Amino acid sequence: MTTPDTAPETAPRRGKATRLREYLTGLIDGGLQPHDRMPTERELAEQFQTTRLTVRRALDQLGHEGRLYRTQGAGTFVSEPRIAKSLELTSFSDDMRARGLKPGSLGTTVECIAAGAEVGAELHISPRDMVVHITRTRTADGVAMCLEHCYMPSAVVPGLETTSWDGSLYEVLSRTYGLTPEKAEQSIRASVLDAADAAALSVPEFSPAFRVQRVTFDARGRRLEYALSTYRADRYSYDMVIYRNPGKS
Amino acid sequence: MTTPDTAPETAPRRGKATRLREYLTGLIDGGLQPHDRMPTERELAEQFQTTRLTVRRALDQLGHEGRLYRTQGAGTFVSEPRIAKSLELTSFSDDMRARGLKPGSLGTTVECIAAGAEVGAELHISPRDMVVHITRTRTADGVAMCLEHCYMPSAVVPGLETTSWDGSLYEVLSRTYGLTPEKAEQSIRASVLDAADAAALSVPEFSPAFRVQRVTFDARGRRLEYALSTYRADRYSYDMVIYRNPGKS
DNA sequence: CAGTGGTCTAGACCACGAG
DNA sequence: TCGTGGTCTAGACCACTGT
Repeated sequence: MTTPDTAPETAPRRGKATRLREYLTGLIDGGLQPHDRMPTERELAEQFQTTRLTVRRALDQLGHEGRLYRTQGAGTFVSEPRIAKSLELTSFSDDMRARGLKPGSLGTTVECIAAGAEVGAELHISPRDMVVHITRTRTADGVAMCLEHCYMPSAVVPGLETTSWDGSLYEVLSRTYGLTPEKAEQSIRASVLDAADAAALSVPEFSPAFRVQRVTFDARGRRLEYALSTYRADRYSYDMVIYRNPGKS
Repeated sequence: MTTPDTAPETAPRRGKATRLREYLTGLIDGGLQPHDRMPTERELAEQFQTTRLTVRRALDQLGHEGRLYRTQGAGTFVSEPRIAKSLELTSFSDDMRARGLKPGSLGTTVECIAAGAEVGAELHISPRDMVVHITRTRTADGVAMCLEHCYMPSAVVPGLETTSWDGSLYEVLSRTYGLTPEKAEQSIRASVLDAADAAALSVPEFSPAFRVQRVTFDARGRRLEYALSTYRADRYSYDMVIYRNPGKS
């Protein structure tokens, strides 16, 4: 009699806060205009048979994503959709789909090599340990957008080099290996393209570009991936919402 | 007997969560090593005569800043300090000081002009409304790092164009006008420098650069500032910690 | 002034990790 | 099994906004 209820819980989702957030995103996406008032916290708590604390957790998350803002004494309001969301960890595929573009890959190569000094240091493994090295040209609606080098410890993804997959690498990680990227440390630099990279991206030599270096971790802090990506800057920008740190020190 | 204690509360700060966070940052900065275990939530709650919920709010913030991480069933641990913190809203001055550099400005100009189409649209005012336009070359240890154009509605900062100030514009906003930037929407693009900008930054023409466009808001959602900044890319990178969005849609 | 969000209390049960 | 963090309940009072 731990979870009797009336029905077999069509989908025994995580928590009430999650369901509440999904309901609220539905409200925002469906019909509500920017600066419209959302229901009050107390109303939502009553409607969903829960407490204000739980409602606040859902609203906090949406606030962090920039979907709504709150003003003490006045209420909770829908944000302008000018900048969709704050910077978050997504796959290239999801990122492109979110922008309404069809993601793809060209010229994928997969090899198993020794990590070497740089990759080994970033992945916290020995330079002699083996890694799977994947290179791809990522495309959006068939247009080359990004050149990607990705390194993953062979010990973490055994046999990946002999697996065939289409689309998102993250989906393979999740389905085949039960690995879920949760966090990444990322460094973005501005640069210009050399002749080879420019040709691969079909833009003139010396065009501006983003160089993105990223180490991806799972929930337990294991290093899953070290990735170096080069984005053509004429088609890419980083849009984000940032907040003042309350610990102003 | 509401706050008896022993001393007159040197500074009657905001909330317990804030004091707790300050205590915890002290713990982390003072002696604790990466991956060391922090006290448990229940211990902290008892030590500080508060509840787990309050402790969790403090820990949540530090988690978001990448200072610590938590593993269910195991405990709370100090993060590796590899990347100091997530992207946050700071002034150029604070940013440079955090990197151990001495911030400064060169060739500051201040004028009062009509907003015009672009600036008016970004600040949500009429193109005919007046704005204060400030241009500066920002320096770190005397080296030019960034060219900055900043526009603020005259109605928000009356008389700013006749005020003399040194150092941080944000400090003037806070002290003279009681305005505190709380949030910003920021777009970062990669570009190359034209001859004039390159000369101002003492780098070769066509050097890579970041173009940063930013609208700053206060806690009540008022638009305070529209800023366009150009950073030399050889001296600047954006380092951040990003997380997977729990609402994976 | 009434109503809003901001903070906090004092418990409870669950899910997960490690011994 | 035990202790950890993750989630939730059912209240309370405060700070601020708008009327």
